Amino acid sequence: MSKMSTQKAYSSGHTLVADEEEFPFFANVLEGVVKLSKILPDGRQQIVGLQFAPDFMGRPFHSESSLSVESATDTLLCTIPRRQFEEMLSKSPELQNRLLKQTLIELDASRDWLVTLGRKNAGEKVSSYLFMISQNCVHTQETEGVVSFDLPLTRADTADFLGLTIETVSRQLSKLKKSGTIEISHNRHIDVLDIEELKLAGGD
Amino acid sequence: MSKMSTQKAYSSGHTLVADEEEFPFFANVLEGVVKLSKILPDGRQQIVGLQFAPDFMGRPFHSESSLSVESATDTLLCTIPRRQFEEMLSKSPELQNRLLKQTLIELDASRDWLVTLGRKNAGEKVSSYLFMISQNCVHTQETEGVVSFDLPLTRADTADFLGLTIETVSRQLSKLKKSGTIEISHNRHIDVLDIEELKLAGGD
DNA sequence: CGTCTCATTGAAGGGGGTCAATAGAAGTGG
DNA sequence: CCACTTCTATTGACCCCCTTCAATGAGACG
Repeated sequence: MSKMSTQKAYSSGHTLVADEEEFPFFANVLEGVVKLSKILPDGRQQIVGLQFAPDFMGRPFHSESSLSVESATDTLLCTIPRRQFEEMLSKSPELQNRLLKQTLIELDASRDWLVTLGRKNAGEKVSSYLFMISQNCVHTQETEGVVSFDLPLTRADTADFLGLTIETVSRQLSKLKKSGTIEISHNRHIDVLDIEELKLAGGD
Repeated sequence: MSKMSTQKAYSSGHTLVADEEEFPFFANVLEGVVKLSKILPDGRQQIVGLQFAPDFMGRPFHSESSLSVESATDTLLCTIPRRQFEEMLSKSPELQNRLLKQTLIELDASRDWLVTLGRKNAGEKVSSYLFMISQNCVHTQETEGVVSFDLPLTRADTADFLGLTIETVSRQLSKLKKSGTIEISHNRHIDVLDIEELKLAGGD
C-alpha cells in the first residue's frame, strides 16, 4: 500500500474535494483535522463530520449524496488514487474488513451527533463539542487535572458544526469561562479546569 | 442464508433491541418500518434512523454507542442469529461487500439528516420528512399527480425524529394543509397535491 | 357512554437568531 | 515602529420562532 501512496501537505482552508465531485483519492490523515460539510442552496452550511489523525478518509462506490471536504487546520495526508485503492479493495478482504469497521465507527459517531443537533440546547452543544475535541485531538495534554488542547475550528466552523450561530457559540464559551469550567487563551487554546463538569454539561 | 433464517412478526411499538444491549440478531426488514433511537439521561429522545423494507438491519463488531431498536409499525423480519451471521460474514467477501455498501448508504443518509436537524427550520424539517417518507415507503402511490402514502410514525415519533415537539409538528402539518400542498386523512394518511412544491419546501 | 390515546389549537414565555458596535490579533506597508 | 487594514471574536439590544402549558377535539375500544 505504501508503495502507491504519496504524502501531501495542505494549509488550513484548502478544498480537497468540491461539492458534487467524487472522491478522487483515499487518504490517511497523518496530521491535522479535515472537515466534511454539506451546503443548502441558500448557503446554509452544516459540518457533518470531522476526520482526525489517524483516521482513514474516502468514499468508495457511487454516492448519491454530495459532500465537500476541506482542511480545517494545516494537514498532512497520505493519499492513494481512487482507482488503485478500489483495485486493492477488491483483492483484499482484510482491507475491506478494516474499511467496514471504520465506516461503522463513523456511522455511530454521526448518529451520536444527531442527538446533539436534534435534542441539546446551545450550552450542551458547546460543552459536548469541547469534550469531543478533548477526546479526539492528538495534542491534548493533562497536567494536574487540567486538560489542555487547541480547537481545530474557527468560531464560524464551530457554529456550522453545532447548528448554531457564531454569536451563540461565543456566548456559550464565555459562560463556561465565567462559571470556571474552562479558560481560553488566544481564541483557540482551551484549558479545561474540570473535565467531569464539562462532560456533565454536555448532557450525556 | 435462507436456511438459518427465520421470519418473525412484531406489532408496532415492540422493542427489538434494548438500549446498551448488543444486537442479538441480524435481519432483513420484509414489511414495515423499524426505528433506531437514542435517549439522553433526562429522557430526551432522538430517532437516529429508520429502516424500511427491504433494508438490512444489524450492527456487527463491538459498538461503543448504544441504540434501541423498536418496530414503528407492524413489522415482518427475516432474522438470523448474530453468531451465525458473523460466521458467514467472515467466510463471504461478497456478503461483506454488500454490508459495506449498505453501511455507506446509511452513513450518507445520516449525514444528510444532520443538515436537516442542524440547519433547517420547523417547516423545512416537516416537509423534508414527508418527502423522504414518500420516496422510501413501499406503499406510496401516484394517481393523476397526487402522491399518496401512510406515515409510519406517530406525531410523537415524528417529533423525536425531527428534533421538534409534537405541537410544532402538528402546526406545520396544518400549515401545509392550509397552503394546499397536502391533504391529511385519518391522521396518518397523506395526499401530496404538489410533490415538487413539497420538495422545494424541504429546502434542498 | 365513559375512558384512553393521539392529535389539534391557542396563549404566553424564553432561547437563540439577527443586527450592530466594539475589541483584539495578525499582517502590510510606509 | 506605528498607522491602517483585515480577519476573527466578543458583547449588547431587540425580535421571532419554537417550546411550554393548557384546553379541546377526535377515534378506538370496552
